[in-house]
Amino acid sequence: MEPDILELESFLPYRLYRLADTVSREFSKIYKDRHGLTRPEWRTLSGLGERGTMTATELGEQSAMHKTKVSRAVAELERRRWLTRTPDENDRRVEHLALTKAGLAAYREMVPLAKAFERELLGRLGVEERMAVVEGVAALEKALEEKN
Amino acid sequence: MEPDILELESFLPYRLYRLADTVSREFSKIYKDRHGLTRPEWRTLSGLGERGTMTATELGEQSAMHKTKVSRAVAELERRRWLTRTPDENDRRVEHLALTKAGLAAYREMVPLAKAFERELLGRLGVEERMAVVEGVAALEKALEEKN
DNA sequence: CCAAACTTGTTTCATTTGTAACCATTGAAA
DNA sequence: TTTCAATGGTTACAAATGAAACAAGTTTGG
Repeated sequence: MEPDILELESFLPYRLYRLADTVSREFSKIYKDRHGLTRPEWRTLSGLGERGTMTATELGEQSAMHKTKVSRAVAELERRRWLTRTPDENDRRVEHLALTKAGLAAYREMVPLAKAFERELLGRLGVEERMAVVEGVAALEKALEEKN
Repeated sequence: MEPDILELESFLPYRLYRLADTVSREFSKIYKDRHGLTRPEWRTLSGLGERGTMTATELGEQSAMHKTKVSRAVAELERRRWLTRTPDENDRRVEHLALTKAGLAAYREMVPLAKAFERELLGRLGVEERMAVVEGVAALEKALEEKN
């Protein structure tokens, strides 16, 4: 291997990105085909389904989305009547977001599909490999938190 | 853990995406600050630097980019006079792309920075962790190729 | 108190992206 | 041949994104 050449195919940032892109594209079919959701919308649905109630800021933190993405996803889900906003009593800048019945129903429908997707993906791996994936991802996450 | 709840923070597609996004964002500073390149432009530069000469289609395959991204990236690098197109003798639809002196210079400047970035990132991990990352990424790549 | 600084969330604007239509050319079939 | 499908690459259009400005509200420090 020449010292002044970069092998893109082996370069970790590229490989990670391609991996995530492929997986994400594949998975997005599920919520796109099913309900025409975008990724931010799916994450918002998922976050609220999991936690019950959150503010937009909390949502952004939990699901690693920029606040403009959150804002737009929330607006769209509200338009669909999948979530409602409740003004905070003490701080009138803040709104508490929660899923409606319809939103919850969509969430409940999605959860098994998401889990099945993940299971199927990991199911293609051997035990060792699966462990490596889990460990490797966790290690990188830790390394990135620490740095920043 | 409730059976009908999805923990986004542990969901592999989400974790992968966030990981790749963070790493890619961090790395992109290097080529963005340095030369104002976009990711497709960087990949094009990198691909041609590595292989010497490629067609647009080959570039797309090597660097996992949609052909419109390739087309636009190539156009921009050409505008900068970082690459040239040479029509194929036998097939007039095809153009062979290659870096100019200036393009090669930029590439040569970027390579050590890219390598240093990767080294630094992996350097934050222990030996075991590093192995898990490499193994895990490879395993997922294999699993995804096979499927599709 | 009150002004300045900060926070929450939205909007505007420019850029990036993806899909689909497209043009030109080639290859294959009739 | 002539026609028709396939391929390489570009372009047009709509949607998604990010940065920065913004409005409204809250906190802090004098």
